This record gives sequence, structure tokens and C-alpha cells, in this order.
Amino acid sequence: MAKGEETRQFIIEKAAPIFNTKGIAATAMSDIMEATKLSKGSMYVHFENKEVLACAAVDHNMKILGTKLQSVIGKSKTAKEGLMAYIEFFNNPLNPPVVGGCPLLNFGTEADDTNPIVKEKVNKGIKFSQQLVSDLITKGISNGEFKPEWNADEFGTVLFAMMEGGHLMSRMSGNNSQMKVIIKALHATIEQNSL
Amino acid sequence: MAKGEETRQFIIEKAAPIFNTKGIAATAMSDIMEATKLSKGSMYVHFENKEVLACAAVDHNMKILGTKLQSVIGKSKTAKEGLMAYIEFFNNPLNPPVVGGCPLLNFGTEADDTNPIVKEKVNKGIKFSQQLVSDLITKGISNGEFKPEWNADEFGTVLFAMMEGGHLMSRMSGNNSQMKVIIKALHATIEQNSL
DNA sequence: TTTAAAAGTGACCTATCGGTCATATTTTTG
DNA sequence: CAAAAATATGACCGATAGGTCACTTTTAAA
Repeated sequence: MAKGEETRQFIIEKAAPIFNTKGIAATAMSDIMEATKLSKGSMYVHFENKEVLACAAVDHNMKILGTKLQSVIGKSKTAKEGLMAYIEFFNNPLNPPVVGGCPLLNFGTEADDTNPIVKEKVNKGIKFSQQLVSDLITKGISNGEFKPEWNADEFGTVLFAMMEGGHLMSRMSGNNSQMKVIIKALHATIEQNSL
Repeated sequence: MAKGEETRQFIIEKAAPIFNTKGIAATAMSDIMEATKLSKGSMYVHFENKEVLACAAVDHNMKILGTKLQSVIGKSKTAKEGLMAYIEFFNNPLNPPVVGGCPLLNFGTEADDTNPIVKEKVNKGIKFSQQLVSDLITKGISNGEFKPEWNADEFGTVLFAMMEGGHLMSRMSGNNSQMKVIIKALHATIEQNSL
């Protein structure tokens, strides 16, 4: 990796958790300068403007999440184990896999009415996340693990919604009791649809 | 109502949808000045600073939501009707009951790591919202509408999480198909627990 | 109707924002 | 190793942020 690309990546890595924590609008270039100990001019050698850097940070946060998640799912043998691993992965919103909490939730709500580019990135991230679940169900059905009538796509949607909602609730209340309730309900649904 | 209080309310009403749409950090006092056609000095007669105005706007958005919601639920005769009304109320995230989408989701994610005061307001709002559902279940159980073993608190949590998650998903994708799936699943759960 | 208090105005203040650029340094390449 | 290209620096820029204040106008009470 060339020096330039190395620095660029370094900036993204430092910037990503800041953007995810404070939000795009509330993050100043000076915050990134402080975190990287780089000068302002250097930032603008690697990024045309703040928007470009923010987009790169959004991508980075989502990529980290996706990669970690796929890795965790990949380790599981059965479809059911995969589902369990997925759920377990987001088990504690107070100590989330990505600093600042779920980037889909954070960037999605901020970008909603103001930033169509980030909004579309989030939309893709959601669809990807959902698809992972749907694929596990489909796999489990052909495996004979799950009941054939279980609707894979619908459960993908429901699971994602429940996890995000639980994530929000637990972060607001400062404890993961709500997330535990969500997970309990998901486990029950999985059991109901297991053979 | 005294003139001062009237103006104060007027400012809040104009500011609330802007804060809910753009977010607190991204909303400038000049945005509120433009929306109210009032001078900067006048804003600061009624609000000590932007933070105080933002808090009032958060309260206002949540109050509107709560009032509308209670009104809708109040019109229903049975507990089941009440639950259905609650769900129907949030039926279309693309045309939400409060301009800018759910304030609990919007302000919650923004305030999470940056604004403990707003965060606590959102936390209270979530608990209130959940309690409405739990109370309906409890009422329905004593009514003989619902199965006695249905866990009111847990369903309150699950329903809220699903609605918020569905809200996010539908707003990101730009259509309410995901919300429809969520509502379908909730209806199924309600039927399962009906007598 | 007088008058004191409240409300409203807009120029002005300082701080900080995103962004530029001439210059210096480092890295790469011929 | 020398020259060219890439990278890093920080002073500087205009715009805008939140906020103040002396002053005018309006409101409401005596």
C-alpha cells in the first residue's frame, strides 16, 4: 500500500468512530485533526471535502459491522447456530461491535431527510443485513432444520426491526434488559419454526 | 395566555418540525428565525439559548405524538381495538404522525452519546409508549379478550422495537413494504393471544 | 392616560466552521 | 543520487455559528 493510501485509511479509521458517535453534522474537521494528529491541509490532500470523508467513514463503519458479522455467522455449522450467532452478536447494545452503536441506526436517522447518498448506503446495509438472515432461514429449510412454511424474507425483516428497536431502547435506558426481552422473543420464534 | 407565552409557543411550534427533520446539531437559530419571521433578539427573549429551545422542541414533538396516540387509542372500545389502533397509527412511516418521523428515533440516536438531557426525555417517551401497550394487554387479559399467560410488559417491548425498526427500514427504503410485514407479524401475534 | 415592564429589533461580537494555498518536506522513480 | 511527484504543514480566508446589547415599540397595569 502506497504511503498516501495508508494515510487515507488511517484517517478513515480514526474518523469513523467519531462520526458514528457524534453524527456527521456535529463532527468538525478539527475533531478528525485532533484524533489523527494531522494538519488540516493533509486531510484535504486525501479527501476533497468533509462530505467525502463522512461517506468514507460511513462505509468503513458498515464494512466493519458486516465483516465481523459474516465472520461470526461463518463459524457456525447449522443454520440455527448461524441465527443464534447473529442475535448473540448484537446481544449487548451498551458494548456494541462498532464504537458508537449501530451505524445503520445512527447514520440512517441523521441522513433520512438531509443526505440521500448516506441514506442509500444505509438502505443497502439494511438489505444486506436482512439478506443474511433470510439466507440462513432458506438454508435451514432445505437442510430440514426449519419448517418449510417459515417465510424467510419476512422473518429477516422482523428480526432486523426487532434488533434495531431493542438496540435503541437499551441504549436510551442504559441497560440491556429490553434487548434481552427481544432476544428471548426471537429465540421463541426460532424454536417454533424448528423441526 | 400572555403575549410572551403566546410567542414562545409559536416559536416552539415552528421550530419543532425543523429540529425533528434536520436534527438538533444541524438546525441553526437562523432556520428558526426564517420559519418564524422573528428577529434573533426576540428568540433570545424567550429562550436562554439554542439548547433550551431544542429541549422545548423535543418535548413538543413527543407531546404531539403522545396526545395523538392517546386520542386514537381512547376512541377504541376493546383492548384489541386499542392495540390495532396503536399499530395503525404508525402504519405509514413515509407520512408519519409527526413531521420528520418518529422523534424518539430521531432525537434518541442523535442524543445518545452527546446529550444526556434529551436522551432521558426520549427514554421517558419510550417507557410511556411501551406502557400504553402493556396496559392494553393487561386490560384485555382481565376483560377476557386475551390469554392470561400473555406477558404484557414483554409484548410492550417487542411491539415498540418492531415498530421503530420497521419505521427506520421503511424510511430508508422509501416504501412501506417493510412496515407492512411488521404489522402483519404483530397482527398474527395478537391473534395468537386472543381468546 | 400615564408609565413601567415586557417584547421585539438588528447591528455587532467572538469563535469556529469548512476550505485554500504557498511553502516545506518526504517519498518515489528514472 | 537527483529530479519529479506526492504528501504534509499551518497561516489564512470568507461564511456562518451562537449569542449580546443598546435601543425602539408594544403591552398591560396603575
